[in-house]
Amino acid sequence: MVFHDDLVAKRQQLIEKGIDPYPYSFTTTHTLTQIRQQEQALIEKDVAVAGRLTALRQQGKQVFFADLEDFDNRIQLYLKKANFTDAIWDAILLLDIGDWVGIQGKVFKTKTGELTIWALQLTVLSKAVVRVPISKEKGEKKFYQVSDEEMLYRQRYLHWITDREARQTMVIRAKIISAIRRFMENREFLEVTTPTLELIYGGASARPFETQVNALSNQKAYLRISPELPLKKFIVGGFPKVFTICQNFRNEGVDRSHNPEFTMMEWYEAFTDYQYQMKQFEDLVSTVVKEIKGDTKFTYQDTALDFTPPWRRLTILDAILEYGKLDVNQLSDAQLAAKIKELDPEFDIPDPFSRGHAIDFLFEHLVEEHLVQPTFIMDHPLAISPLTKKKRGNPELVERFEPFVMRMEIGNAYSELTDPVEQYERLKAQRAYDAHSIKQDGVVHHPVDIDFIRAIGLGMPPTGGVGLGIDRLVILLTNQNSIRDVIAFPLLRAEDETAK
RNA sequence: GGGGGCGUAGCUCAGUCUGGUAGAGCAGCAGCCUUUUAAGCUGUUGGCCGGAGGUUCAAAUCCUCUCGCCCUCACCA
Repeated sequence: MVFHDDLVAKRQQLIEKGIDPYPYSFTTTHTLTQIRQQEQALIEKDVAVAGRLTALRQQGKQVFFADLEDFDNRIQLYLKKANFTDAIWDAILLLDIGDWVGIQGKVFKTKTGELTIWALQLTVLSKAVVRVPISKEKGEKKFYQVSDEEMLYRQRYLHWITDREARQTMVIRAKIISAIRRFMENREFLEVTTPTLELIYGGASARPFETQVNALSNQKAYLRISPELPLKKFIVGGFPKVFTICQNFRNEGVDRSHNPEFTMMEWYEAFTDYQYQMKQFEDLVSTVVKEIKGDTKFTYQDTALDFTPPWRRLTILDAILEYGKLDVNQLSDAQLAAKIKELDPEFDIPDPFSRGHAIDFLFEHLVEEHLVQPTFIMDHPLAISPLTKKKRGNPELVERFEPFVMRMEIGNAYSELTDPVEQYERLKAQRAYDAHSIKQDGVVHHPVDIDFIRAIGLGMPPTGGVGLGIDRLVILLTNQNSIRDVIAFPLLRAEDETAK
């Protein structure tokens, strides 16, 4: 059992002494941060505070010093037997690190100058029956801090209890999302909700999670891999500026920058193209960075990043030329295939050969690792971008950009394809290319969504559409290593309880 | 899926190379200490050493399999 016998026994003893270890409410007058901020005014004043005990230092039979921690601060308590009834003092003797208590008392300073609350009343707010592994700390140094990463991910609540910084990561995450909303609302975008459960998935190239709807004769359904197609239906329906912040689900690899479920923001704006949106993207992100960091420059893990607009703009072909020293336009299909084999002998080159996919391959292998500062990679090959308008003046490319920071793709955007006839052909072409992957894993990656084709058939105005990976932005702004650090409850393999 | 690392008490770790039957600090428990703050001092309870099998007189330690986590490569066109 996960409970600790001695703690369960203490809970029972509290109950037997007439003390409710799990009461209904407690009224506080201040947070601990407020007490520190208003220190001068509060000395010798009565306050009521609540928090979790993080240290207990008994001093003889009559006195305890304790540390109390609330959401973002910690303060010392002074507990003296003479101030309490025997029943409460008995309860105090049954307290452990990790228990929640409410304190009414006076603010004072000890002779060593430590701001302290002299407790005159103590209310047990919650008796923990699982031992809480709170670390000790001296200044910045921490001792015995939980370091088992598996435990910190599986039991995130434990991570938050034991590490104020882990709590702060969630606060910053919330502030980022809030700043994004504010920016979009200031520009008169309408926040809309799109379905998580869909009968046809689309808008990205990814394998979906499958489920079924019992009430609809076990109709097969999928979890959204992207909100793109429903958002475009909003545009068709006459909403000129829409955005959504939602979970996407992709049944693919899990690693430091991929969780099966992740948070995406997408927006669509009628009458604009990708050039307009590139500017809007750097405006949005630099505004958010400035709001969170106080500046458009900050350091991520020893790397100084500068988000000040304008960001570098580089076409995908120029990027391959610059970092890979390859001029794709001067190379034949055979030469490209040879180059791919050279970079990855295992790679299964599709037949028929696709220059578009070859360019994508070369970009990933030669360029991505160099994209540290915020950079827009633009003008991708048509073959890998079925939802995008052809580039004006070059029908083999499309009007698309992907912003990169710290080698991570943090977004994706297009001049959206609005010609319904061409859209239908392009989706069918993509599906034909998928025959290649169907052979490999038996999954049809891209069913053609006829409803979507019909929607844009009703007339879709020119539209710029943009996606932004929220989790990856949070990784950068919270200086974390992994997407697991910024997703509250990342997906892990089921624990085998019988093995424990 | 490949390669590497890790898994020992509630927590942090030692012990593994060179098998000899499990240790420390903190927490807990019993005391001492009426302003301490990683409080201190004395004593003390905790562990089927992730799981299963094997080798051996003897396995935390060596071997095989297996579960989980981390890193990395691949996959994710």
